[in-house]
Amino acid sequence: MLDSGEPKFRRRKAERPGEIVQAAMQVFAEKGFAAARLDDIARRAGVSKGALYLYFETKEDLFRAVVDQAIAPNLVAARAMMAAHPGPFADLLHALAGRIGLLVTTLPVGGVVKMVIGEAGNFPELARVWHDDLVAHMVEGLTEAIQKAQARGEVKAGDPRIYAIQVIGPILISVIWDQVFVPVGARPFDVPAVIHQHVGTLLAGLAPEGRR
Amino acid sequence: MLDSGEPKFRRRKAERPGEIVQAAMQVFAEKGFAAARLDDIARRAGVSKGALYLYFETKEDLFRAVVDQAIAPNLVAARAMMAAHPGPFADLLHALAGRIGLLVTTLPVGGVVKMVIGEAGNFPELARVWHDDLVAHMVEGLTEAIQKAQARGEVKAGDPRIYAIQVIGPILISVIWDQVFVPVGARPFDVPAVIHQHVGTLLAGLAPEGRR
Amino acid sequence: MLDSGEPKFRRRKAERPGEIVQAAMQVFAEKGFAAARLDDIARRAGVSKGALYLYFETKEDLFRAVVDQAIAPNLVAARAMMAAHPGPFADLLHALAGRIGLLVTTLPVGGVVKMVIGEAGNFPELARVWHDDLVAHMVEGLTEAIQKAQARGEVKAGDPRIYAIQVIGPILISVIWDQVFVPVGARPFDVPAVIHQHVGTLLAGLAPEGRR
Amino acid sequence: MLDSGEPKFRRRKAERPGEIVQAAMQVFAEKGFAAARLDDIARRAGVSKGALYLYFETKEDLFRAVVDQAIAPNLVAARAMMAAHPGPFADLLHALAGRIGLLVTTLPVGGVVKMVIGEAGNFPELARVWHDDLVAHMVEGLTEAIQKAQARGEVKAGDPRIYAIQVIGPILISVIWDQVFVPVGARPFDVPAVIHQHVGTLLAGLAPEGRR
DNA sequence: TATGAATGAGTGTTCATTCAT
DNA sequence: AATGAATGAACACTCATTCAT
Repeated sequence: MLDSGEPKFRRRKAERPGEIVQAAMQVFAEKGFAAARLDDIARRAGVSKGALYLYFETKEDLFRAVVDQAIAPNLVAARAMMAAHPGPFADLLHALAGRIGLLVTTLPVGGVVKMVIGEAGNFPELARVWHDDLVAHMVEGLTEAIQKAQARGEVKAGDPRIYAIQVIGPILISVIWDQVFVPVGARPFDVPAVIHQHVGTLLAGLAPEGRR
Repeated sequence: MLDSGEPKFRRRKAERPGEIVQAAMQVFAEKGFAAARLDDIARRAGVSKGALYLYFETKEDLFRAVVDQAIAPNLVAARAMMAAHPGPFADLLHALAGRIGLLVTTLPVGGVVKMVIGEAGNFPELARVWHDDLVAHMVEGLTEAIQKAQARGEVKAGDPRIYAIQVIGPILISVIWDQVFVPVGARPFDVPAVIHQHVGTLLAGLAPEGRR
Repeated sequence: MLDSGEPKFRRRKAERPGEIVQAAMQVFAEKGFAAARLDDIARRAGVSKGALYLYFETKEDLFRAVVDQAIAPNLVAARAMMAAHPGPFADLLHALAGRIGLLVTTLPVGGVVKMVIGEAGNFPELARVWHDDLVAHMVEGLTEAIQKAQARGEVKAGDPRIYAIQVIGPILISVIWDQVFVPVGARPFDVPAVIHQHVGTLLAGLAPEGRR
Repeated sequence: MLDSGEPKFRRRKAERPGEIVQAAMQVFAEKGFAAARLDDIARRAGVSKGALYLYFETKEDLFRAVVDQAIAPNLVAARAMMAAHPGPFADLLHALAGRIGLLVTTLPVGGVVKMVIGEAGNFPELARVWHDDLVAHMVEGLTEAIQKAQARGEVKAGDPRIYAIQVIGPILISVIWDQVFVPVGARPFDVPAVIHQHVGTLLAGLAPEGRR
């Protein structure tokens, strides 16, 4: 057979792992770890099933890579958030909210969150990585910022760690909602709108008695 | 062989389905649907694998039974919540918070929530049942209550559905947190405490400008 | 609960085995041994599955009983046929044909034949019983009758055993045809008509040259 | 462990399906569909059980493939037989008999016939395929040939379809006999001899009165 | 005697993983 | 580096058989 006209873009090997992880992220986010098929991942990555094993030892290894990669870009946000923010707490919250809004609308946060929640039981180390490398940083950073704001008299008394989760909770839940219930007909939440209204409400609720 | 006194068979037709669903709930909550082994469920229920099939047609059928059963008791709470609550919104929120707190500390809500989130993609009908029979009721009931409170001037302007999710979000997230991150060493959230502080904050934040 | 009006004809235990064998014959004839379900047999016999084991040790045992019972009534015919028949061969063949025709239209011969053919490989003893107790008798009896007829000059030269199978073949095949192909739309054979025409043809074909 | 020199894998994509169908034909013919074990088939084909699923979707699918393949070569014979045969009927019958004799001694017709008869009840579609694609053609072709012979005055009056089955019956039965009863000690039939004697007898029997 | 809930070995099927090419 | 045919262990599910009632 003569050469078919098909242009053979021989992809540089360097790009392969990333493409595979991308494909795997999609499938894992859709199905969870156990229900994900390596066949699907390979097909979506445009490689053979055997090729996966050139880059990853096992399915679990690939899963780990996905989780790690999903953390990486978020780490930047976490770090940025934790950067000591001197200004008034309201400014921090607005800035933070904007950043999270951007994150959530840009990356497939929903799928990954779903995956982490669903597979935490089967992969404790995974939950650990997520917690230690990402979530704990964000919660602690926020907690500390709230503590400082309390010290400055900008936020009323109360457990700052609980305040932190009050900040994050509705946003995460609306993201999860869109993942879980919208596909079966529920009305979606406009996550940026949720963030906006939530920040407004919270700031009012967190203000000390006399300061409003 | 001496008589061990342990009969090989026990006839418990009436109790068996419940026991099996209980065991299945635990395993599904821990592992998710795909990773759950019928062997595990059977062992935990104290029956043989074959016995499962006397009561449930397939693994999926058993899964559905678990989800349905997990909804049932919550439905009462949902209905009760939606019962038109005339009094001031603050009272409703406190009552509701108490009820949810009770629920969360009594039943294995966390595991089930984890399961629903993790398997929504693979079992859309399941997500639908949860949404239609439970979640929608609660969110809508709460939304309407908030609307009425707004009409009465007790809650400031804003999207009442978003307010509703602001109410629920932190509570759910703290429950999920305890499921996902506590097993790997994270500090747990005291859910009742979260609820208490959250209600206080929210009520302050939701109050109209002049009314505080 | 009061006594329901249902008349409880407590069947005498003596009748049970027969009823079970009847039911089993139907199911085995339909499905073959391996594909037959004891559940089906029990249901069709109107007893519980456990009850089968009061009368038969195993499924195979029950199968054997079916085969034996299917042989029993046929044995009479076989014996009768073999009774030395003095008269002209044509008379024997007509008498025999009539008897076979009666048999075939009265008993579920088709199903049983199907069963024996289909399960011969899995149950050699079965094939043996059928052969030794029934088929061999009939074939040999017929063969001998033909030999005698040859000696009397009524049947031309040739292997009498082959002549025997020439007699039986078309009849059996038409019975099998009705079992196998009629259910999927084939035009049935009128077995008595087949027998009648076949006997006529054969007698003509078997006659020695000069005697026609 | 020393190197045994036997490679664990053999890549034989092209040959495999045929080898598997061959092995499956043997096992199905021996055991019937339900009693056949995929393990046996795989072992006999020299592959792993999983490999079967590279080529066939289910056990049933494999069964169908076996039946189809068993039809294929016979179809040629069927077609050939139906080719309008002008000459005297005796010639047709002799030619046909020779062809069938060849068929029967070359291919495992017996096993397949046994299988089709035994599983017809469980696989109606299968019986249909056999009937529509093979058996009906042969019976009809033969029936028509007999009709023409009757029109030419070579065959006496009578139902030609019954004559057709009279032709086929003894041959088939002797083949089945060799499958079913010979393994348990019965004296086999020499199928070609059966065919030869049968054709002779039949031609004599079918001849019109005056023509002999 | 009779039941039918319960068992557990066995079967078809799937899929992560390996390896000859 | 890449393929994909092949493997084999594991799992859902079935069903003949047992046994407490």
